[in-house]
Amino acid sequence: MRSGLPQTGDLRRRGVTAPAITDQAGPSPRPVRVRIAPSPTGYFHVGGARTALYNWAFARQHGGVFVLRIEDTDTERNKEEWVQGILDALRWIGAEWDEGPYRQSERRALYDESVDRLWAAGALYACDCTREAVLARTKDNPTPGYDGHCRERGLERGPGRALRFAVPDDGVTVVHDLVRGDVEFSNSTIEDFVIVKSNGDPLFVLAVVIDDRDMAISHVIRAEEHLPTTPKAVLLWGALNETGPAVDLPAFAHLPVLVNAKRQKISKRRDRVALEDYEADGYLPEAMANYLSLLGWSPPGGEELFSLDDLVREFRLENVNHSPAFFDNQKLLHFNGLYIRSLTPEEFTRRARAWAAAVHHPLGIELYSSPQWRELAPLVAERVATLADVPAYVEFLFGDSFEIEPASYEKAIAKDAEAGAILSEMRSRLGAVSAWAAEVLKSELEAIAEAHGRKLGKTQAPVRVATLGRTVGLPLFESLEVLGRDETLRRLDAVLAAVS
RNA sequence: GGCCCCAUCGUCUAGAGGCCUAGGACACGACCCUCUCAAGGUCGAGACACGGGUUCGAAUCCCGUUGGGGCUGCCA
Repeated sequence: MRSGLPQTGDLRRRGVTAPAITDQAGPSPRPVRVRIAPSPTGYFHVGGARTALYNWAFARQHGGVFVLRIEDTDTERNKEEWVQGILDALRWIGAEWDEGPYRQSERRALYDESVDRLWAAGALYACDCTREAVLARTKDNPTPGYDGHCRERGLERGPGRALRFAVPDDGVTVVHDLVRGDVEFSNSTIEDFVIVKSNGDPLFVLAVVIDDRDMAISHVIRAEEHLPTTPKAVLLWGALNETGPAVDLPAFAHLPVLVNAKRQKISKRRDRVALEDYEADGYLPEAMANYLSLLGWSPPGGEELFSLDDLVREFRLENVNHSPAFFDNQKLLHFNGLYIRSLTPEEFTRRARAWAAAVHHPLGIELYSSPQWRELAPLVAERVATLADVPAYVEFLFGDSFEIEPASYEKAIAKDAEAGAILSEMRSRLGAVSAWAAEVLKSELEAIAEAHGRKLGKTQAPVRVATLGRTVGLPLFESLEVLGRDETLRRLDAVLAAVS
């Protein structure tokens, strides 16, 4: 067994200096405050989890604060159950927040107040264009998007009228990105975007900017899909600074997105990527966190297995990759197996038990406190990739539910001309054996194998299938030792009766 | 279409102009170990998208092409 797998904290260093975050964040050092801002419109997925992990690690590394903010401005699509799912997922993966959860739906007054200020300063204008009308006007336009139709119409604010931000006609807005460097956007390519819906509700762009200002967010670390809307936020931020208290713009860091096998951005409805599904499928949160952290970043020492403590110590935004990463379940599975094997027998038992209880497996959780389990646990851990695999390995211990897999029976007993003889000899030898111990059982079968001129591997197959039910599984003799003499003989007899 | 981002083995990545005959991990193949299956060990196959520059020297810097992705909503 690999020693101390998840505990190893001794990643090889490569002369990494302390992160100079103040250089990028602005002229004066400011307390690190990061946030994750999920919207409760579906399951919390692995991409969100990785973003959370990086934010969390960054905050920890700098002695900062990790804020959780629920972006529920879209009242049509939000569901309360999703909020709970987000909280559970963050706790499970180990990225626990320090502040919040705040909800944008409870901060409406703040947005309204800022909108009033922007309106009074002339930064906004009212617009009553329908989407259809805009589309009709701009369909031949080389730069589609809103055409500024209402900009000079001098419409008053009111029901049925959205509020748009008047983007400067020329100039360039640059986004300083810690991962990608400076990204420039010509203002002429940015449309006059809506910040308040015609029903008066604030939109995401507005709420995000106001909240980030209000919460003194120092670093915005989020998925790359947000990069194209960032110049809008920067522009809005500037206007807010002019009409009210000046707040430093946060530093931005846009992480590469996670993609599926078709290299499309992972989506909640298209891909099965909900964090809670992985939990239910028997993945360990520490394995998941480790694997996820490796998607888009790697530690300087190159060691792939590391703990969250290591992540906190080694993580650097500057070392985050630029290109999308495919979520490879095969590798996750491998990591999960490694982590399972690194668990102490007690801890493995605790996890396996909790998992079995959580899914209401028919085996019943009392198995996990039995002496039989204690014997077999290390042998099981060596063979499983997820905790969900555990029950199948110990099913044979349950007399009630014991049954022989047809395919295994066919292969190892029905098609083996000597199977009947081997089983019968084994039955009589085991009936007479003095001590019921794995070593003894093994030597009995070895004697039979020799008599038949067969290899032990081939000779054990019929016995295995008759007593354990399948051609594959835990080591035979250890299993029989735990099964006990009575039950072993009973099963041999049952098969013998059927063969003759 | 427009804007933006990206480009090293099948996949995740190392690579900061000479340390590269391009390293590691997953997956794959072979072998060893072995009572099955695993686990573990050894070995192997496998990549710098293409074309131009810059340079004594380019996976690394610049430009272009191609390809992929994201955004383009009164969603987030």
